[in-house]
Amino acid sequence: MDLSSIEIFLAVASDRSVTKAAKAVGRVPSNVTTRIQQLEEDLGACLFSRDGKKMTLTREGETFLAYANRLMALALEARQAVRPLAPSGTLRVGTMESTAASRLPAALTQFNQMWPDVSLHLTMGASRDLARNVLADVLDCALIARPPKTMREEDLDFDAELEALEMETVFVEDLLIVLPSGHPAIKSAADLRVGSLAALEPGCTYRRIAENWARKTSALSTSELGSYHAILASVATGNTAGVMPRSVLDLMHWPTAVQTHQLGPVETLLVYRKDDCPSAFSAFHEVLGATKGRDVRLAAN
Amino acid sequence: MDLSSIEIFLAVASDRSVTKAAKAVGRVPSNVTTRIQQLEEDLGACLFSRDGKKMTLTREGETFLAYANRLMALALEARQAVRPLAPSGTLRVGTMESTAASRLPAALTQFNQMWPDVSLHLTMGASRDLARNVLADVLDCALIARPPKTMREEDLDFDAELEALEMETVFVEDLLIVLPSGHPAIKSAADLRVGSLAALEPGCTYRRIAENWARKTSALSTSELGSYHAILASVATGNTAGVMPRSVLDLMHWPTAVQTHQLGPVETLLVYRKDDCPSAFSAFHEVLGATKGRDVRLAAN
DNA sequence: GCTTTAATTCCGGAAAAGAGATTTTTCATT
DNA sequence: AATGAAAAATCTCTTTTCCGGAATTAAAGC
Repeated sequence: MDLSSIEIFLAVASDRSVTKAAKAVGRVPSNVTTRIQQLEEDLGACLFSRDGKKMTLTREGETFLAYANRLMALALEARQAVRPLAPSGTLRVGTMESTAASRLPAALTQFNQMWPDVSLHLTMGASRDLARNVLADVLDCALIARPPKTMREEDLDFDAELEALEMETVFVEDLLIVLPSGHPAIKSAADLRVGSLAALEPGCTYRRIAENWARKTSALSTSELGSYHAILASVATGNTAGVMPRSVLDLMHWPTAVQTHQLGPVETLLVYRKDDCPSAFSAFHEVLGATKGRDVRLAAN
Repeated sequence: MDLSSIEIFLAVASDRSVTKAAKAVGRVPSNVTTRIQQLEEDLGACLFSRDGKKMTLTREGETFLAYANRLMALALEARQAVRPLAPSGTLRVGTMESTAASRLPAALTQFNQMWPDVSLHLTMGASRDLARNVLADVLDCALIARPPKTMREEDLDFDAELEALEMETVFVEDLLIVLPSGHPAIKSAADLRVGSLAALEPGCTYRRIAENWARKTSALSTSELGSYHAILASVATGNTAGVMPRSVLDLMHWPTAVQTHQLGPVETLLVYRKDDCPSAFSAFHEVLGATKGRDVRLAAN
């Protein structure tokens, strides 16, 4: 039983999918399958029940999940406790709205508890702007969405900027189109019966992915809103379709089960300059890595 | 950072020696050195200070030790929590006096907390008798001393009995001759200025090792005593030399620093029948493995 | 029923772990 | 000091394990 197995287990448990989990932990699905099987054999218990293509935790899996979280937290604490030079000073972190809402709360709480001497400056923004600010040393690091390959080829500037930075996948989001209640299911943008798309600012990668998807088959306008709450409210009026990751939608326990359409997985990257790596950043990096895949689920409980 | 590294770390920390630790965890010294170095590199901190041939924990090493113990305990608990069939019934465990005194308390406490439904029958005895009782199904398992190779060759019966059992090294004891205060240092039994050796019953492996050592150069009688406390008391009178492992001596915070002579390392084996493996035994086995190398030190704190 | 998607199985290459031999350092003894 | 024994570190070689890709199987959606 090593901690990487537990990381993999947590990813599968939270995504209920080996494919997604594999992306989240930067491995290949077959490897995830194998490691889970090894873990189950080692423990002598069945952690997941494979009904169909869903991976649901068994009774034992649920109890192990609690321990897995505690083990990861304890290992993280141990790691931080022996850190030779205690981080201090200021750390300037850029993040997308969505990540700040769904993924960061737990990590930030833990980080703040552990290193109260670091003053953490959080800046929200669109992925493009954030990446530029990291390059320009306005930010120390940022959490941004990686555009899919086809979009990167259309926007070589952004791609070049990313290449100049160190990057690492930390989350994988399911990007959704959220439809008004009562709207029929859709296969493509042509089936949309709304007047516009509701999204954040123009530099937002999610917005651009959605616009790319929409313009193939229809000519929708985009209405720009300031927050995901505003987007959902706008969807509720019945005449717009919202764009947001599933993790954000999950947070906003919306009264009725909403109709959604998947645009596919989008990776969230942690980017930082190749040269500099202050102590506070290493600590943040570590906390982020250890808490990933735990936040949304914990909040849901 | 995987749990096997932590197990190795705990062994080195408690033995303050990579050679001893290597034996305790069933590995080769070069491997232990490497794993410790890897762990230090991974944590980015120096865990041990190598002053000469001693491995002493650094400040960071001490703090990591606390976490290492908690991690092992938590991992053990996780393992037990998902055990499909909760152990119950009776488990008959045989043990040497010395092991019962120095190594078992922590393991038994933990086991009892975890599985209050198992009634644990503890039998003390000499290694030979214990091994026979396991073979005869009077005991489910036993902790016994493995005689050194030369002695095994003189006692083929015992050796054959051991071969018929499953066995596993769980501890490594430093076997000592304890001398009365004021006795000069000795190189061999010829230098002894006492009338007799104080030891336990004839079937005791430690006693036989000491007698073997003594008879090479001198003709000492053995006085048989019922407990290690009695042996130490007898040594205190000035006319006997006691035989006991260092871990036992450490427990009995003896007023004055006593003079000792090393007879060398002796492995403690957990033996059990090859065929049968009841649930309660697996649980005991697991607890024993996870708590090893932690007890004496914890008691000393 | 066919297509798509996801999980698993199988296999070859790569990386890491373990064991033994060798070297270096240290401690004890002369 | 010089010598010898013992222990840790280093090095090299072998073995094992791990990882990624291709093929396979099974389930869900149309």
